[in-house]
Amino acid sequence: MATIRDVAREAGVSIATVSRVINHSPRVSDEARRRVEAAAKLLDYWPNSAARSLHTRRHNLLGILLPDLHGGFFSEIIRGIDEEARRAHFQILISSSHANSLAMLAAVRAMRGRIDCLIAMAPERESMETVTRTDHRFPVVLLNPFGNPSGFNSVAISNREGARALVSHLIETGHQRIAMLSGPQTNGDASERLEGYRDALNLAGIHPDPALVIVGDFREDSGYQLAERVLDLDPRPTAVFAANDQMAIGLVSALREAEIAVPESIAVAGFDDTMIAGYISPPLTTVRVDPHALGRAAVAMALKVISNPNDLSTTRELVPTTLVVRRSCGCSTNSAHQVRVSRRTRQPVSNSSSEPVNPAPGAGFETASWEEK
Amino acid sequence: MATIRDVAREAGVSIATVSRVINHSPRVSDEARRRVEAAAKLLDYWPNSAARSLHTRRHNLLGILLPDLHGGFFSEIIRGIDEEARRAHFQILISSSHANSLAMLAAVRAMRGRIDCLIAMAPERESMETVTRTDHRFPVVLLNPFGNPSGFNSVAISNREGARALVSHLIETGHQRIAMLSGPQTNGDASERLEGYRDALNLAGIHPDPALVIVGDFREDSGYQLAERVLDLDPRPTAVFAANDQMAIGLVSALREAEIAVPESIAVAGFDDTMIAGYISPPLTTVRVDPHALGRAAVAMALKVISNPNDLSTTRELVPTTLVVRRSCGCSTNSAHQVRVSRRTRQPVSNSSSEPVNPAPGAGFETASWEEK
DNA sequence: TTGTAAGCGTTATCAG
DNA sequence: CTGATAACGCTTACAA
Repeated sequence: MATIRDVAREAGVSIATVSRVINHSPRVSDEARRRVEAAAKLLDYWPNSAARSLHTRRHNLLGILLPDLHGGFFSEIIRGIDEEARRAHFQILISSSHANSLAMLAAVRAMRGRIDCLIAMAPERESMETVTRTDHRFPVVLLNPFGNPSGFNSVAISNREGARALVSHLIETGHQRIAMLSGPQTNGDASERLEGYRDALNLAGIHPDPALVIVGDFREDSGYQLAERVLDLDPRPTAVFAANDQMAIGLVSALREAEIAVPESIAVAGFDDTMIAGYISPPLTTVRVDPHALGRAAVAMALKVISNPNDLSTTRELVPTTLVVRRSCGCSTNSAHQVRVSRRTRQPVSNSSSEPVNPAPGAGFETASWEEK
Repeated sequence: MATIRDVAREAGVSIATVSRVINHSPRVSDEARRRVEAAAKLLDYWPNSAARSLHTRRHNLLGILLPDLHGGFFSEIIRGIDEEARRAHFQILISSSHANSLAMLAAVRAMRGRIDCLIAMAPERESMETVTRTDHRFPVVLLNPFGNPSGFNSVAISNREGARALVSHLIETGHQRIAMLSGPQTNGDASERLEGYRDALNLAGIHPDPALVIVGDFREDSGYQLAERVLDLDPRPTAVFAANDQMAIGLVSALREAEIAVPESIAVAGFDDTMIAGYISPPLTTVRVDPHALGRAAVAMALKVISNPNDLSTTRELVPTTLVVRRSCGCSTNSAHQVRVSRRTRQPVSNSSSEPVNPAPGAGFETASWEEK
């Protein structure tokens, strides 16, 4: 456990000189540099990051706050984050699956003094409000946040555009009566996908029938259970758009058990293009989201924010989605695997100073403010 | 950005008292405690973790070193790690996908002064040697290491036992001539699974025929390509054990294209029980490894090491595997979904002080010792 | 029970 | 180009 003092003594120089060598300062004689390097090797000296960060206030560390770590989606986000971070010699500090916003806040607190920027995924309204409170401790980039929060940098999936493209495809291939298996409306992705569904219908001059929207909970079992309600619709829809692949898969298996042919009797489509989507039978038409790109984009934005600390403008970036046509929608153009790609957009949003981030007076006082345990 | 001094001033006490309140010292008057708490809330004070760890040398942070973040396996390991870590109020610092051992070493260096223990996955021989060098900077727990390194705490998959159980099952259901699609022999999992395969044959009195072992690279395409070599074997094997599910899946699709019925003409089994294994057709018989449990076990061990800093003995723990029988092996007992579970074992191994960890003299000198960029 | 002061291991500002 | 030395924000003897 050699420290900088040990190295200085060994090299016969002052600690300042050792520090300069370590930090590649040009103001060091070759002779001194040589001796410091030799001493550092001899003692196998590793600088102490905590001491260094304490003084420089730089950490080369990105804090990542996720609701959960489950499933391929999250693992791909993390991989994207890690990949992009490493290119800039940053490491990542992950904290996930917090039972409530107090636990979440405690996790963020523990990051104080260690991270340069926080990347927070807050798909629900409640978690958004929690993240809001962390403001001003370090910069924040939101990952796929609930709603369209102004005053924050964010990176999100183009849910609405993806859903619109998918449903438009269904309409173009002849479907008029299209049901939607929606996700929970407290979830941002779910509500945006529902909007996209409505957009497509409106664009085609079809009046969205509220009876055709059935609310599920994003899980496979939910899709399975709700098949009954889909079949009870009168007249029966010719296609169902599930807000994610898991529900679509549950729906397909329920339909198979009921001996209703997919796609001949009812076409089915999902969203996400999970690993399994291409393996089930029939292979699922869906919208590919690229969680890896999402992670990378978030880090790219975080790095930009870090390097421009006095630029207070905020940006919202949308990561494009891709329509993936497979057999479950029953269209004839199966050769065209990827039909449409939504454009990558980048739009400036309002400056954070123009609007109070947390309007509730004294909101920061509701929980102990420095408490850790 | 209030510091402890601001809180002290606001509360009209010394910084020592503030520190005592924060750290729940009992030696504080109720009155002082009250005022400090009020001041902390008012100023929204968050302690600086770097400053704190610099002094206490505790960080509540686990360093995680992984070769890759790809796939469900790694994501489940991380989830297990995160879950168990959070129970103890630890966060995790992840670094993965290092192109070479220099990059790996740099990543570990950056953790100096920030983590309490390193959990390192080093499935290849080269990465093991790198990890070896980090010793004495902080305690290390190896995750599924190559070989059976003495002098290190480790948690591993019971590959050999799992493979043995699977192949024994194949033998019990009538197969005598069983080929193996092995993984790369530089990989610890691959070689252990091969050992298990040999064990089962020997136990049944079948002499292992080297010609029946075909070496692949763990990827799906490899299984697909090597189908040809399997079919060229004379006499043709009645069953093939692939060292992981991906190769098994590739093999199955090649066999389907060659119109060879699975399991009727050739039975196939894999290893890992990945997500897809149950979804392909026929559903794949395989060995379930529980990466989530692996992650949790590693953290549990790390926490134990941290809390007993002067206990230098080391432990090797094996996380059990489960035989999962599905249709692809063609046995009749499909009702018995999970047939056999290997026992969880825990064995003491030699003490680290008895054997030099890094025998190469001056090995630490081959790379710059404190260099970061 | 409280305060003073000495570090923890760095970086960075000065003089020299 | 180099060396003292004062921070950085906190914890913890030691004294009071």
